[in-house]
Amino acid sequence: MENDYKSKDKFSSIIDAALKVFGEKGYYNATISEIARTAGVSEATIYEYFGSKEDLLFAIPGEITSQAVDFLESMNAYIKGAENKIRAISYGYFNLYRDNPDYSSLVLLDLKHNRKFMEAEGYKAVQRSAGFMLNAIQEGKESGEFREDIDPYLVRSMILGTIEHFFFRWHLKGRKDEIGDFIDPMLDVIIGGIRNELEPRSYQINITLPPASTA
Amino acid sequence: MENDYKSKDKFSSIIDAALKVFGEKGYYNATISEIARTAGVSEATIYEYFGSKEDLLFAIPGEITSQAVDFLESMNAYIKGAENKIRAISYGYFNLYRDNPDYSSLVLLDLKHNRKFMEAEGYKAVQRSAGFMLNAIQEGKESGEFREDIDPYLVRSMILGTIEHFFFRWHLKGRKDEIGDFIDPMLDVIIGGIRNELEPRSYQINITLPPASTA
Amino acid sequence: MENDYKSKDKFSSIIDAALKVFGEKGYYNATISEIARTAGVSEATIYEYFGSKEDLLFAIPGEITSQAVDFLESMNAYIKGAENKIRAISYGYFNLYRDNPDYSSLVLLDLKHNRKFMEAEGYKAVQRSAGFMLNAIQEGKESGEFREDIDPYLVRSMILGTIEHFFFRWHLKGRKDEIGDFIDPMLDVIIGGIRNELEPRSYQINITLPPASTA
Amino acid sequence: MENDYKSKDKFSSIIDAALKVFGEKGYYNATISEIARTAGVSEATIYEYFGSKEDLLFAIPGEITSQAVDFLESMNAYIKGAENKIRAISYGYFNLYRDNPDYSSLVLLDLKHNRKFMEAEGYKAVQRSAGFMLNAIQEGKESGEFREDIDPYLVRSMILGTIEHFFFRWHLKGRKDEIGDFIDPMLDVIIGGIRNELEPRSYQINITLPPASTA
DNA sequence: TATGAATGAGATTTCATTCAT
DNA sequence: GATGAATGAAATCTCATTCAT
Repeated sequence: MENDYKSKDKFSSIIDAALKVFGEKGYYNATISEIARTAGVSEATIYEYFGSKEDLLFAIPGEITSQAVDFLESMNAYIKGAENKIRAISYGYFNLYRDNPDYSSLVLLDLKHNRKFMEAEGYKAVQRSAGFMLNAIQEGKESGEFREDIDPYLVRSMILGTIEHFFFRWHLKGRKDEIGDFIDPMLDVIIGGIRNELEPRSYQINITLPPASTA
Repeated sequence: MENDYKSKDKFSSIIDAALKVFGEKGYYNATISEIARTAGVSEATIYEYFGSKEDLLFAIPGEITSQAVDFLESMNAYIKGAENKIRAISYGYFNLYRDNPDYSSLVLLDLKHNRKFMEAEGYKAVQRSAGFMLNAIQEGKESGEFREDIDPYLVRSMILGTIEHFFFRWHLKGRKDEIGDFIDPMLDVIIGGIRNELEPRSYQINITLPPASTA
Repeated sequence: MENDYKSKDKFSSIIDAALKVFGEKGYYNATISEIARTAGVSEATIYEYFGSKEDLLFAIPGEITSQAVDFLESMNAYIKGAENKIRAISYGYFNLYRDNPDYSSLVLLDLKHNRKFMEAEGYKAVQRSAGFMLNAIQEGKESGEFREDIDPYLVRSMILGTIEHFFFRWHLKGRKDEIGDFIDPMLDVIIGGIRNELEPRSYQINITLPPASTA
Repeated sequence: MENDYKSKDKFSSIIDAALKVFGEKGYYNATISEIARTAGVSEATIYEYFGSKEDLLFAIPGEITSQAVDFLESMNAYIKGAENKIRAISYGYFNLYRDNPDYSSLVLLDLKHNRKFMEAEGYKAVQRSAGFMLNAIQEGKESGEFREDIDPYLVRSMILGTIEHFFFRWHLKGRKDEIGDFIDPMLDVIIGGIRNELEPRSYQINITLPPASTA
């Protein structure tokens, strides 16, 4: 039990240190040596736990992403309506990226560019979360909330692309300012652009007729 | 003059080679040695023209981007209407990225992640093009095409983020398939979401009133 | 007693595993880790029994060689004639090397090149067996089977050198084919080259003289 | 021309240094660092000339062996008689090994154990020289100098095995004493063992009959 | 201007070995 | 006695960069 704890601890220390160092310097400018120093272990110990520098990189998102995705999944059941689900998932990404800046830096600046990552285990969690988003959009089409002619993949790409773009800039500018909440206005635009207007529209028109003129 | 020409030639060879090699392998996995081989010059010659590997990287987008942006600018004057301008600029990006895959790989996968690039000369062209987009959106607000309450920065980020997202995936998947034209549907959604519906709509409704009853 | 037995067992497992791994990969390419895995013990346990990797290497031939040499010694008493003894000892080497390929690989490719091995315990058995060979040759000189002028050290070196050379090649070629029996033809040549031809020949000639003529 | 000289010089320095260091410490205990120091170049320079430590190892015998084999070949034409050729080639090996102890250490203790070396370029020279020996033995069979029933491969293995055995021991014992000339006595034994005795023998028998006794 | 040649400075990775439990 | 866990110490190899010619 103690051993288990200790192991967990060291494993986690390394992951945490790697997240920090990779997040700050980027994969290529980070060194195992610095990660080891940050984790308080020897370089050799890192290789006891991870086969290579790349393995270590790929091992990071597994836990964090999985946790976040699990949460999203559990939440998903309680939310009614495609639009609400999309908002929830979007905020899931937003909060995850904002509250774990090293993580988002890592994912956006290093992992996403790595072809091999797409074959790695940790990528599955990313895919799962992307799947939720797709399902929500699809659900909206089926329920009639969204127009029939929209492409769910396009919409998802727009949402994710926008989120990534904002965090991208945030990281490049040194994460100095708090990142503003762009999620709601973004979704207002996108959902406004895909909402099925036929029915609702009739309800929203108020016409005040001018008094009939009498001759 | 001959020297100038010759120099220009060598300079261009290096830039071209660097674009190709960086684009294919990424900045960190590219070597000066391979660039030199590709350019048909010696490694030392590269250092005659560029101070460092990073300088070489930053020097690449300058020409290509500038050219593209110049074209956009010249075109801009002939296009009427914010929406049309946005479409034109978006297609400018799209075509540039699609027709120059090494360039887009470089920009999206390497340059965009480099803080120092934001201080480099080549970044200015990128900024100029982004400025056009912003102006067009702003113009749409002023003309009443777009709603008053929308944030032009948000809209621009959505457009650019979506474009980048698509090309991102294209590169990661090995540029195998042709990249589909997502620009029109994307703008349909976004512009649909920001269009000022008040005025136009009133023109499209035809109401036939029942004859007024007289009492 | 149980402990002793258990210990003996573990000791042997390690020796066996080391013989296998060293024999297959060579000393330098073998790792303690693989030996431990093969032996079914932990790496640390190996260090309970042997002080270092080199100690382990040197410990291996002791038992095998000793056994083989004991057998040779016991047999030696029953064989009459230098030539027969030489043949018997040569076949002893041949069978030992052929039937224990990992052992012969180890001895020929690793141990024989190690200066320190000459100071190690296991080397003594090797020396003992080489001593038998020398004695047999010497015996042949003394008995008049072999010429007076031959150098027993030379002859021994020729026999051992040839045997080693053949097994060497066998190992380098991957032990694919069965190793042919070169011992008899080799000894035919060598013994043919050192046999004392003077006396024996006179015994073997039968001359039938013509009847003596009387004057 | 100067460049050529300089290059040749550096290339040779490295080969020489590698020969020395590998010869003294063995391949695995030698370090690139020490070879670089010995050669008076940087470690990186070694990698400019040779792709890897193993490449460097394999590059060594090429020159030395080739030279020696060329000499043997040119000499071969002038020597008459199989026996003389065998003696000449054997002395070729002997002198080469004795006069270049680092080289013979390298060949006998490192290269000969390396399976990959058998596929390397430098191995060809070794094979060529072994071919000469085989041819000479074959020639002796055809000319009737040697018996019909002997196996040339066996004889070659005996000669080479003996030579290697002697040098082996010499190296293991620290090359302290001069290595004695064992070639002539060795060949006396071997050639004595394979020489075609039929004709000559009849000439050598002298029988002195005792005076006939009269009864 | 152009470059062949050289290298400084590190980075990743491996493994024999140790030691607390 | 047995071992899981940790690491010190190196070793090979890479590459951007420099400089004499």
